[in-house]
Amino acid sequence: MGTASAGTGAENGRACSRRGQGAQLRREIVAGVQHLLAEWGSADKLTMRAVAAEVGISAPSIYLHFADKTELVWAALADRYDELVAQMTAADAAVGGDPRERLRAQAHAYCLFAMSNPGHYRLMFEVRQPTVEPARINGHPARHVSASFRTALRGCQESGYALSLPVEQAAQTLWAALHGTVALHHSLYHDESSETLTLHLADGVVDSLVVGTPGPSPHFTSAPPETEASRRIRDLLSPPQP
Amino acid sequence: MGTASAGTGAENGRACSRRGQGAQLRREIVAGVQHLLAEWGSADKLTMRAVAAEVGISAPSIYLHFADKTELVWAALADRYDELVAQMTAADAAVGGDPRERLRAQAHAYCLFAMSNPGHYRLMFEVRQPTVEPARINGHPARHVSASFRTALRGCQESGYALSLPVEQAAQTLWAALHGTVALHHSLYHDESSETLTLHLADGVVDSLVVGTPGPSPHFTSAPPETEASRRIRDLLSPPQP
DNA sequence: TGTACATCAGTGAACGCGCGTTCACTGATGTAC
DNA sequence: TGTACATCAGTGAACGCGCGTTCACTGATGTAC
Repeated sequence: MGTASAGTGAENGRACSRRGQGAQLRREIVAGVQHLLAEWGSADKLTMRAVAAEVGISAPSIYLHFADKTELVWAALADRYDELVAQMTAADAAVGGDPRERLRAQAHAYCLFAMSNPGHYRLMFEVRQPTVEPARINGHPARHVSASFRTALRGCQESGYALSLPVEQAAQTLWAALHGTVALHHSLYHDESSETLTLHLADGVVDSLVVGTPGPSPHFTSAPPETEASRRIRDLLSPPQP
Repeated sequence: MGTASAGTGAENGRACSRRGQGAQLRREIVAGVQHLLAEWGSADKLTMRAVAAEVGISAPSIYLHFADKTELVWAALADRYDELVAQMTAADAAVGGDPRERLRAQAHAYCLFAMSNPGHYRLMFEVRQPTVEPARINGHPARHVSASFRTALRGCQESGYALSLPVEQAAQTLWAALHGTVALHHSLYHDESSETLTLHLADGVVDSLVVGTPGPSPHFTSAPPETEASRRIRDLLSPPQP
């Protein structure tokens, strides 16, 4: 640390906010993260300095509102889960009528969200161990997504469609398959046509799970054993608790 | 750079190899990468210094054998694709008989490879744009994997099983779904039981694609339009050229 | 109504770390004469 | 058989960079008396 010449207050960047208005900048910082993720489609270059530059403040200012980078990212992600579920619900309602078509609409909405927001999606679902603590996995908001699929699958059953798997397994398989489909899309350079191809694959998943006539009995009928890790997975895949 | 006190030859590390034996160290370096990937299950901490420490040499020595880090990683990955296909083929042969059971064995082998070698698997299939140049995507060895699935699916057809999707689409869906299943496994802490759950999900994918009786016609029958990006995806998914 | 003072909301500089890579060097090995 | 020399296969030190985060600081705002 030098002898003098320290900070000069809000000399270059934004002017200091009014007394109780610190929360305003907090919102702007979160919006900055959203914007960078949307623009870059990746979290690779999402640094504290980049966020600060995007918002037009200095990097240390972020720490006035967030304890560390993890907390900042989590704040930016939190409402995206709700947004995804909202888009799926809206797509379902917009189609109406035939429940298989509604499930298909939900699957499309899921894929479209993932393809339109690759940066967000990867952070939301490609959970790496060091990033997400167990506490956050336990009540992971992704549960609402699988709950939406499960409900739609039940709707298909009630309308006379047959599922090629038991509904629980079908919901898990559907989600995993869509995740894989989308991951394939993310791994390659992409344009409109690869989006079409991805939706085509998603259709295939739906078509192979929901059939017009009762299918043959599935290979496994017994549930796998319940342990700590399977409970964690189930926690991610099962409906949110009341 | 200082005035003197430069290197002291092979003072601490290994002794210099004999005149024509430099290639021996090259092999040891690649083996070191393999070992670190296997031990850590991740490429996050795979640094040049870590590799050097693993092999017992200094970091600059790696550059005598590899131009840069990308080339080193690629050298370590190259033969793993063959290994994966070999394990799938072996599993298929070991089961024999019923072609759906053989396809299931291949799917299990795929998942087991991914779960046993998470570090390798992620580098092999979670292709990030900056890592893999187009030249390497074009002849991507992953094609052999999807080729193996496609052949097995054809075998099911020829034995009287019905596919719930056209064979091309079924192969792509199968791979994408297994990839998603495995990604789910990788995203969480895992133990033996989550391995069981993953294989259970893989069974579900196979069961919903290969049915005992002819299923209903799929939703889409026309192929999606062919463009640059879809060609790239197809290149990754289609059988290797003769 | 004025003034000392606490607090809030920001700042530039820098720390300490790890990374891929480059540099000038060393010492053993083999070869030409 | 001896010796000068080119080459091979390694080394420690350091460069330059970017990162998350900490530090001492500034200046405006509001408040107590």
